Amino acid sequence: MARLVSERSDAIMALAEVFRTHGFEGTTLSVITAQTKMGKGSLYHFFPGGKEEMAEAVLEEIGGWFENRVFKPLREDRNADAAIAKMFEAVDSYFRSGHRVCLVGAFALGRECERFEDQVRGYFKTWVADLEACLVRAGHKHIEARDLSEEVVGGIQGALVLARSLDQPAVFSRSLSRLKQRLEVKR
Amino acid sequence: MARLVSERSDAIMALAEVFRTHGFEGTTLSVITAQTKMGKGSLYHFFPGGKEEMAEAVLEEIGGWFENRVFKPLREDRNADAAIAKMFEAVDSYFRSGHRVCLVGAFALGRECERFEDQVRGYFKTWVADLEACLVRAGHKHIEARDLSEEVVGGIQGALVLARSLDQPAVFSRSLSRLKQRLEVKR
DNA sequence: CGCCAATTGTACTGATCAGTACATTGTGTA
DNA sequence: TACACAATGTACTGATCAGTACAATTGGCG
Repeated sequence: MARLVSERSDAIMALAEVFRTHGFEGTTLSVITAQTKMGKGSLYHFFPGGKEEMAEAVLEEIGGWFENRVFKPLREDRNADAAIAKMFEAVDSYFRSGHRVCLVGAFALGRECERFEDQVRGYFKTWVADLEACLVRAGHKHIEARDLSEEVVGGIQGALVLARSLDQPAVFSRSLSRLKQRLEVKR
Repeated sequence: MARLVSERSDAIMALAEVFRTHGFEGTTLSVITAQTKMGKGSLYHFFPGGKEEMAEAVLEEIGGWFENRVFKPLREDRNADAAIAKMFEAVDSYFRSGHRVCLVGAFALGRECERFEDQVRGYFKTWVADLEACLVRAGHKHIEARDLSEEVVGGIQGALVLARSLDQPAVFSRSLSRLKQRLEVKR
């Protein structure tokens, strides 16, 4: 049944929003059923492993999205500048210009960082490495490229923290353009 | 009794470590009693308001530490450069060169941001504002100072996320020196 | 229609949660 | 020593937790 796949992936999108809002520990089964309108029956049918499997599926979904929209372009695009521009666009749209928070970043700060170590570490490791390689292709020196990629990936995460805490999404947008500019200027 | 105050403040230090490790939702009473060696009797004696009051006390303690060691110097030190140097030193020592995470930042990304809105927002708002004012005193233009202060405070938070997720404290140290240098160069 | 498997609602389970009550212990002071 | 009160351990409470079992329902296909 094709329907199964599509409904499960719908569920993952809804679950992602719940986890983003409540964190892993804060996401109780009753919160999930309330917010996704899915009963326990459906949830455990699609995710027999329970909450843990749900979170894993969500992280996988997020990883896949970034792989397609950010990491792969950074690795494969002929035009490095275009790939970087694409990255900033994708990031801005994914985080809704600062209205949305990064689940992987939130997991990184908590105990979830151990439970989902591979996925959390993989996400950031890939991002930094692919951006670094792209910057090298764009003409940066290696050490400079490493520093810049850490600065940008970290800068994005920090901007999300700041924008959320101050309730000023504009802080995120400003940071993003600053980081963008930084990659252009430094060369 | 003077002893009361001192024991309560000891408890706050221990609690801070627990909340940093497990997050707010993940910090159950049983985790607290296990990690702090304090029984429920003591905990509810010092914090009749329960977990919420404990977290508030911890946030207050953190806020006080940063007020004394970071914010006040930024506001009051005659020598702006010295105040900024002091800030970086304090930050590096507080976050144990990237081995420790920022509880306020973690709260900012989760639902705790609403529950402890005042303390979380106050922390970041004060930090950015005081750093900005200090940068103006150091000779920066106003808009430039605002951008730089957001960049630095956000950059620190992002560096913590990155360092933690990659399990590479060195990432934090590198970021810190980069940010430090940035405040010197730009002028 | 009628069958079968996918899907879902619901009523359970035992464990654990935050918080309370209260008796017991420790300690400074008179 | 004796008293008063701070500090603490322990045994409860009802609520909620994740997860299970299973019967009822659905929807596609012959």
